[in-house]
Amino acid sequence: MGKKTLLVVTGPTGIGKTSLAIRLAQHYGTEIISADSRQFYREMRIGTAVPTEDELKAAPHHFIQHKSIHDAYSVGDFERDALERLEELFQDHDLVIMVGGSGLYIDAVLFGFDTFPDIDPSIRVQLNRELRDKGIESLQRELMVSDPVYAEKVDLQNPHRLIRALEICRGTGKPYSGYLGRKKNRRPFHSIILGLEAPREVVYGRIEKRVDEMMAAGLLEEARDLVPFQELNALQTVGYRELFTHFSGEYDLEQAVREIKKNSRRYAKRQGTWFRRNREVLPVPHDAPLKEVLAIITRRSKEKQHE
RNA sequence: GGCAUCGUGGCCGAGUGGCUAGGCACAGCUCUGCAAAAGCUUGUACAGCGGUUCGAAUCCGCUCGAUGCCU
Repeated sequence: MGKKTLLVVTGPTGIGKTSLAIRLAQHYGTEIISADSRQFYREMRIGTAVPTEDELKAAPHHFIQHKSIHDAYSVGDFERDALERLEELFQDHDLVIMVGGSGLYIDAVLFGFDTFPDIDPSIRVQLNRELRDKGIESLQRELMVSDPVYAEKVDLQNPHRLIRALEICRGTGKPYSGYLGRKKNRRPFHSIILGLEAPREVVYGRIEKRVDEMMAAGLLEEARDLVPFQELNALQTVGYRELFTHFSGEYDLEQAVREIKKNSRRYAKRQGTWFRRNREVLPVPHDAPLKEVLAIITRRSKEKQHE
């Protein structure tokens, strides 16, 4: 018996990952781990295109709506939880499926991050306040002093990246870069990564259609209920933000919907950029018949056994 | 037909003689715990033709087009 296999299904938003993952799970008689950073949250359903009841029944899913938008849940937490769950699932299955479009989350499970000490969350709050009050230059200067190595290679214009590095520096008293590249986590499983692909116009067309369907399904009401929480991290999400702007009176509904579509397209484009850099991804046409997909998997699987 | 106003890159929009505004979109890209986040890069466009000038998107003329008013 060789190593276990993690079969990853990814691709841009709306391309049909959920459906393919379920068909694969049924074929292999296995279960699905969701690597979708927004489907974790139970308060959001329509706008995050959570699998339907029927879909959830068709194959067991993990990490779907298992958290509240009020919980703090990071990629690091997900990495830990997913690995733990995988270990359990591999007891009974030789192959487990992971679906999702969140590149960072998939990478976390596939390759792992370096380990960092837990940092008091108040440090980040403080850093965000300083960003607001003193501007980004202040953060840049601090990073150049506390971690000149990282300051050389980060995007100094990107406040999120600066704050992450600085919270480690402040919280540990040591440079952030000192924690990087220490050990590459070896995973006890093979991974096969399928990247669903379609011509841009097809992806954009599907997004257009899906947003209309979400609106018809009651996204507006779902978002309205979440207005009191609009500042929460989990709600910095395409489909909700634009409607919050609508509720504030800045967009009329038509504009808001147009913005949702636009931002979804831009998100899909960024997903492409992310996955293009992973050379392990096997391109799969979005409309390939299951038989063809299985053939791609089998071929890859054989190559893997020889590695 | 007459009079008036206007015509700037895919869209919006500043600029009334000289150092290629800017915003948005598109496209490309970055990424080790906020990631459906955050950030970066990229367009010499001035309706057409002719003239004035060392130099015109900016001034003059004609043509075309748009809009408004008048007969």
